[in-house]
Amino acid sequence: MVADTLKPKRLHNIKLIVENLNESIPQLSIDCVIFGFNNSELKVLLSKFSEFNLWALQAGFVCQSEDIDFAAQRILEERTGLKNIYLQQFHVFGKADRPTSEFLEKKLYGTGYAFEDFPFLKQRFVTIGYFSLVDFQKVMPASVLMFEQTEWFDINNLPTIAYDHKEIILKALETLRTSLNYSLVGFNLMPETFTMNELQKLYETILGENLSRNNFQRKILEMDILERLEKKLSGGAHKAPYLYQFKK
Amino acid sequence: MVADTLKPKRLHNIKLIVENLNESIPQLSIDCVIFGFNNSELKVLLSKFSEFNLWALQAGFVCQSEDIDFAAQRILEERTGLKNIYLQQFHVFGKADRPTSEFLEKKLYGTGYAFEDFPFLKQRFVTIGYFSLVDFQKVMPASVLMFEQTEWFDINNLPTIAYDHKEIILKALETLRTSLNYSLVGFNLMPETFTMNELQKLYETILGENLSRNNFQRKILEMDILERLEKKLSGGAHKAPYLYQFKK
DNA sequence: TTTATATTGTCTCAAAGTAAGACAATATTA
DNA sequence: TAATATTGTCTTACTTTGAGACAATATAAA
Repeated sequence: MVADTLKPKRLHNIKLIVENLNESIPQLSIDCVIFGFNNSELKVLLSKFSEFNLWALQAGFVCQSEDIDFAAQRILEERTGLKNIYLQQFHVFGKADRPTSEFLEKKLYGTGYAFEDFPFLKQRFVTIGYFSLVDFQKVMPASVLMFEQTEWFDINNLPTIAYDHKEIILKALETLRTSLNYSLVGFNLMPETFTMNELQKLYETILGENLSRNNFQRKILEMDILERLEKKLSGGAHKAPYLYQFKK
Repeated sequence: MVADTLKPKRLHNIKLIVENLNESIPQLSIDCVIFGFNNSELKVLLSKFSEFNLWALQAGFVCQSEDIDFAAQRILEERTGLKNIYLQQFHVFGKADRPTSEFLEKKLYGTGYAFEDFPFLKQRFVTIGYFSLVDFQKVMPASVLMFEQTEWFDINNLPTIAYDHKEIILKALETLRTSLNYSLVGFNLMPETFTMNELQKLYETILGENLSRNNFQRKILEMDILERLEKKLSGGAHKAPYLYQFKK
């Protein structure tokens, strides 16, 4: 099997990775945990390696002349198509025995490149974890680079996860929980308009506990971050709830 | 001027740095903000470069086969002589225009090494910020590596700071403030025994505000983290206060 | 058309927690 | 022996939180 028997796209993708690595800071990567909220479920955006049934976070490298925060923004834009997404650094993962990029070895077979040409791929990477809050409805998962599939997964029902990415997801969730900022989380994860009940479900999902309806409403309204809209949403066999939006 | 006209210690130190860098992850460093508390002041442990009137954080690199957390512990032990210190990763600083290690260029002059031999020193480093809480009384600042002086400085009265280390110190302080854990901070920063007033002053210094005496006492005692000792401290022209220690 | 049902908006009241003042106790100094 | 500064603790008012109650109402069922 030689290079030109491969799907052109696959070869192109691998070239991109390798070139990208060559101009990047060695042994340093960025992993993004992208959160979305839909159907009362907190979701994470994962991608599947073509030949393996393993799902991984959206990842990338830091170019030599690039701020790390900018690198994270760039990676997110590549994966979601969205600009100016809320993004927050939350932890660095740097155990000496972190899994290496050996899966790339298989990917390189028959491309004209050899794994040995890129000894840095065998080395341990230190990775900076970022998490991001996006409006689920605005993200159209796209196939990028060497991934064949990109999908949203319920945080409580994850597939088999590659590397140590499960640990990274759990740490991101823990950070989201313990440093919960009502305004920030709601503003970024909810659609433009929503009912009080939908908002409550978001916080219940993140916190992992039930909140009482009346007290939640009182507390969130006292914060003075919401605007009540005149139009109401009907559809259920009950009094129609008001729609709200975050103040701008 | 040739190598053997230099102070042997200085040459030895530079060799250590260079060897250390050669077996480390390139372009990645660790900076430790070491906090202590004494005389009602929150202090930071800084070191001065021999030829410059610039003070810097305790810094080091990550060896290829070393966990990043372990590297931070090792650096702390080298600087304070203390083991098992409380240590917490708080932020990664990775702007593309971070100041480089050009000061080392001057240090290398006449040692037999040339700056050009170590091109990675000219590159931008991404640094992982850790902060640490230590018992001021147990730390004996020592001269290590290329530093001539290591000293404690009041956080409100810092000297001229090297690189972007001022920004790193401020971010560490902000993290300490916003994620204040009463038990952790007190246990690590206070001496073995202390009065309620001394403890209150610690939290007032960190929070940057005055707290009311009676309510602070009630709140901290309700946490059930302190043990009141029978022996009292006298010395002032007033009722002698109880001594306390943290429960183990 | 009428009745039932589920959910919403809002009120109330008790319980828990917090802020601020008051005052007696006491180790030293004058 | 009296004055002073600070401590230990109590009290009272105020704020926040927890939990239940009930009328209002959009649809579904009868």
